[in-house]
Amino acid sequence: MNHWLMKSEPDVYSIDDLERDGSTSWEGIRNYKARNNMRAMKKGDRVLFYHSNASPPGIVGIAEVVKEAYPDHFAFDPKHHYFDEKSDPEKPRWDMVDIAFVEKLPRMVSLPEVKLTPELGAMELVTTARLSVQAVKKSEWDRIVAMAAEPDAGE
DNA sequence: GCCAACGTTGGC
DNA sequence: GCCAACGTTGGC
Repeated sequence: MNHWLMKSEPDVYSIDDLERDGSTSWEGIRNYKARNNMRAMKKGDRVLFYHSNASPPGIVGIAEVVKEAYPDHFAFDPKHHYFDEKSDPEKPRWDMVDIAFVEKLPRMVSLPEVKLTPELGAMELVTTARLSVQAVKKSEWDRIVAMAAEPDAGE
């Protein structure tokens, strides 16, 4: 099983929205690296749910891949926000996956806290700007989950 | 194929 | 709201 991290702006779609909905499709990814990561996802893979553009931003929950990559049909609809004329229904350029709610973490592991943790310094969350779907190492995953089970060291 | 212009992400 | 980072587009 592989591990991932997906960013979402809580004003647009939060972990609470996912909990309410149970599962959702992850459309609108328009970055090749992020798309390729989604294409590598397997059913059952686990996903850290990250709130971006929040104060503070951070990891708030866990989701699970329930449907592997399939064409992002929103790219075909000229009236849709996610329309991309370069994505041909015969040869789709963009894919999406479906994820399901697993749990909320006992507390948020904030980005500042991640940055202060040496073992997490190599995460793309820290090293790579503007990548909304990224791979997470098992050791990083375990560390983050363990941190969420304990009080914030910074408080 | 280079690179300037432009658009978006996302931290702060 | 600002702006750095950086991916994409398009002129040449």
